[in-house]
Amino acid sequence: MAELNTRQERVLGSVVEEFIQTAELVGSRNLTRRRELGVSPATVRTAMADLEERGYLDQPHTSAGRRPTDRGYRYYVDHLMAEGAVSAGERRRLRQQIVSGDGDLDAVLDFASKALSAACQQVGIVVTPSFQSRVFRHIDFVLLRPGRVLVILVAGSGVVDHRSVDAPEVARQAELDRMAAYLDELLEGLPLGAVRGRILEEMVGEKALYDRLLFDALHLGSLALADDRPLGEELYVGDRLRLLDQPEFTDVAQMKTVFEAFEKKGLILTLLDRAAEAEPRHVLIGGESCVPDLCNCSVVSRKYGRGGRTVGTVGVLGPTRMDYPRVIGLVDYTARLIDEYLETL
Amino acid sequence: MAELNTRQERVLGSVVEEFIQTAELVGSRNLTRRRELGVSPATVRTAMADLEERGYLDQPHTSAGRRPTDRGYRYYVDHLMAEGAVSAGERRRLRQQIVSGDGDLDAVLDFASKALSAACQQVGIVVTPSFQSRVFRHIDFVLLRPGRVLVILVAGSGVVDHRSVDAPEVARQAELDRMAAYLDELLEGLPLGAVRGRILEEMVGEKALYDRLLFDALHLGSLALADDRPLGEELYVGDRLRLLDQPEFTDVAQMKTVFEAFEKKGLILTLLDRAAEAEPRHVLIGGESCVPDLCNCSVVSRKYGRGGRTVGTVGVLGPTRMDYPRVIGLVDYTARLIDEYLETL
DNA sequence: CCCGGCACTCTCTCAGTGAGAGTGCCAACT
DNA sequence: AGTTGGCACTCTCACTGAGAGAGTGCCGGG
Repeated sequence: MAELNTRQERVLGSVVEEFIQTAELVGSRNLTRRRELGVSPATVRTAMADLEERGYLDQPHTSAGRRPTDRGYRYYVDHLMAEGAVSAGERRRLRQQIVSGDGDLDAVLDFASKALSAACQQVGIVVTPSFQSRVFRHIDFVLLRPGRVLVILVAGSGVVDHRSVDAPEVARQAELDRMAAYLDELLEGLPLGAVRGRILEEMVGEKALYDRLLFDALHLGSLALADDRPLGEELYVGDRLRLLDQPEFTDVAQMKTVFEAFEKKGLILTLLDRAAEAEPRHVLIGGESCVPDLCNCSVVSRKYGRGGRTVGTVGVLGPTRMDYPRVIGLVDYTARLIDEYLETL
Repeated sequence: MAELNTRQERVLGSVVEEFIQTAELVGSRNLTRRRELGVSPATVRTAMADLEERGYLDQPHTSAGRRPTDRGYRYYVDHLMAEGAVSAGERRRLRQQIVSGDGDLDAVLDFASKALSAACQQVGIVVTPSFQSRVFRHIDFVLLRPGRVLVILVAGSGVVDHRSVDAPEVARQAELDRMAAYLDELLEGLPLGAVRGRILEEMVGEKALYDRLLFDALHLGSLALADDRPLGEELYVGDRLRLLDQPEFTDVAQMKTVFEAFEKKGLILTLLDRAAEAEPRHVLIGGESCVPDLCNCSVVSRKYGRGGRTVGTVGVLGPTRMDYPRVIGLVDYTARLIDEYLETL
């Protein structure tokens, strides 16, 4: 793909920005009227025709205005867009909403997702921390009834998850307490992803072979972590309803497919994970996600972490026609706020 | 309000049922064609005119068909409706979806809300247990960092909640463990609603005055329960998107107000609580809820419980034009399933 | 290479029309 | 007295055609 010349870039940029703002097809006359392009509509037309031929713009029907294609947005984001500065007032508001309260990580992430929804004014938003990458802190067993044990798992920064498992051989709470104490010591500080391996390793060790209690403890621990369902809340979705303010969602069917995509949390997770793999900050535009239901949506995401290690991803999902500079600025700033918060822990 | 005569009742019942099924205004000609009323359209017309005058039917504009008012639905539900039997297959399906898995109460309630959503084919659904009425089971303190403690609370049937509190005076995990053990013993089996009172009572007792650790434990316990935010998940909302299949929600604005109501969980809670106050099973029709945003919705709810004590409420929320006999049957059966499950604990 | 002008196309809106459904009323019938 | 068929009227809905508005492509002149 050859570069675009200066005029084409200016026209493309103008079309994208105009369309982002008005959500209406952009015509040559209107474009020259509203923006200082220094050329006549006719000239703009030829540029537009070129851009259309090369796949940066399209036209829903002959003699309608133009609108950007995914490729057009991509070019805009990669080459034309001015970094969107987040205003001081906005920063203050975000900071206040996100890190002001007494800070469970849970709460901070939840606030972050909601604050981003509000700040982006109209976009659904998602934040993911990866539980597996957290560090083991504490395990607790509670006997619900004979044979049934509730497992409570506390990870790094105070994130809690629980589930219950069958354990026919266990009958007394006191045993469970000792088991938990043993596991606490064994697993102290391990990343949760590695806990299961450690347990299996220990099970074949000699101590466990001779001590019935230890063996049961390990067995219970491995049961508790056996499930392939990811532990804990992995996804904080902000105010989905903001999406409804967007003109692209006046159509109920359209809206329904997107909301259904939200319902399948796994989908959103993979999307963000995939995005995060590549670079710290990633913009996924329209069909680039290869998810048909979300082909009219874009995702802006950025990793956050602590001491160089990535902990999770914060992002915004909205219609392809979103204000990229602004959203990118807000996502970046939010990620930084979470980074800061993590440092204080 | 005077009674309705037999003919009026038959006409009202037919109009309600026809409208529930088709979602279209019901005219006299169509009604006689589709149902065996044994009278001519003209006769039906006079009956309809009477019913309209007395507030059971209305007409969006002259020379349109009729549709039931809230009052019409109410009369139908109270006097005309045949109890809707739930088919054996449906029972089987519900039972399987709700109580088959390995049963945390959490999971059961979650499944129940989802299964009801699916069975009612189109209606959002809600289930509430009241955490405060549960029984204390176990408390656990985890030191997150000096001065900050994570409190984990386990109630009756394995429901877990957690929050973190400031506790400047505490510096070692071992202390916390002893505190938890003390509280476990003190609070064993108490209803959560009464726990706080018990703690305050104990604080003024003589033992606590002399034992610093006990005093701190009580203080921490009361902090953990001080918040007026209700502990734990109180509301399980099933598949909201089912509502979108209903013709009344093709309008985006309409839909948005209802979804916003869902967002304010407190609203739905009060609605169900209020309903549950009156009778075990309650039907709230349209404007009867006095919530403007939900004036086009009805709620069918039924209490569930254990050993005579009410534990929570299960219900279905949908458009006023819902199939009451069917929904009532399904809600009743689901409540019974939960009752049964509770007995097995 | 740029620009103004021109003919053409496509959508959107609006008014007008006719079909369809429903009503209310009235006079006749049982 | 209650029921019925007939009749005139009303209201919505779907369709149509005209006209405005916006936009395009192309062409010839600067």
